[in-house]
Amino acid sequence: MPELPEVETIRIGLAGSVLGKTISKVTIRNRRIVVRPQPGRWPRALKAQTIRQISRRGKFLLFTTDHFRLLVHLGMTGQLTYRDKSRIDDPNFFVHPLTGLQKARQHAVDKHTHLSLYFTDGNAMHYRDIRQFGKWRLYGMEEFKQAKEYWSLGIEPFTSQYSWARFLAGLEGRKTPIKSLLLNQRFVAGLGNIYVDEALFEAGLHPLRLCESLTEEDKRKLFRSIPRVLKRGLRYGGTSFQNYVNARGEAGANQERLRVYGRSGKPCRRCRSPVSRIVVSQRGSHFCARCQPREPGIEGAAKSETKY
DNA sequence: AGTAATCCCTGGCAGC
DNA sequence: TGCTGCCAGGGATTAC
Repeated sequence: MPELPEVETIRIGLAGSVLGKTISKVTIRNRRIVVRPQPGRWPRALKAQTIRQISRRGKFLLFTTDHFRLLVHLGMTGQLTYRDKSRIDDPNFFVHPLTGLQKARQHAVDKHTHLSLYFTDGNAMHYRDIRQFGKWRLYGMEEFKQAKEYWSLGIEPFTSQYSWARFLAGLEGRKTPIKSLLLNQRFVAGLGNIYVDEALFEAGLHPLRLCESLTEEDKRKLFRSIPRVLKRGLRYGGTSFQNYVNARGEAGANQERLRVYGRSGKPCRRCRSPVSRIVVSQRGSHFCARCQPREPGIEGAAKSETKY
């Protein structure tokens, strides 16, 4: 579940290691990951290409080489790490002290390492993705103008695109629950399940509140809470709930600071009443029924077994 | 066009 | 201990 803060943390890490490096070889081990063009065309296209720029838009990473644009989406469990030949590999997988789940760190190619870029200096960048929901796309400079998955993204937080006027315009006429809209990348780019739940908590909004029911003040609170929770995630190096690691294979620390996500049954950090969990848009949704009432002004009592 | 459901995939985990 | 079935979820696709 790499979302904006995690992808940005990876981007910063990679910018410090692969920028300016020249590709000597591309190895695709799992064709499922590659959307376009056909896997067979990648090695010849990228050979001798130098990575000139690494940017991010929403949850996409965009590598610009001399003649190509490489668009990478990490999906649910994608890990993009730099492998420094002078750094000693971790012989054992790191086990997170909180969750007990396995993390990556620097290690050799394994059965989940689906794609690798090798550089002329002997170092490499590996793509590891357990659930294989990630997607890699390679475009020529002109072709990239047709990359609709990129150009259809909504407003980008932390840029001038993220304005009150455009935020309001995105909410206009929507009848869906606010959580569903926030998960839609065509509205605000880069939010995923974790930061949506956190932003809704900060704004005091129940995830099932319909967009059309939001007051001006509700919208204003939400508009402010989104960059706040994203910034906090970025400051703490991202949220490592399951598989996220940065470009060096290290876990983030934001999971310790989450207000509601993954805390169902635990006391709300604001009012101490237990955090609730329901399903909205097929996503586990965590909220405080007291701090985030379903009906404005009424203390909510959402049914935990209700499916939406 | 907007909205909702389905599917992809693996590993952790509860239950037996 | 080993098996089974459920769950996690981003987004493309499909259905309505």
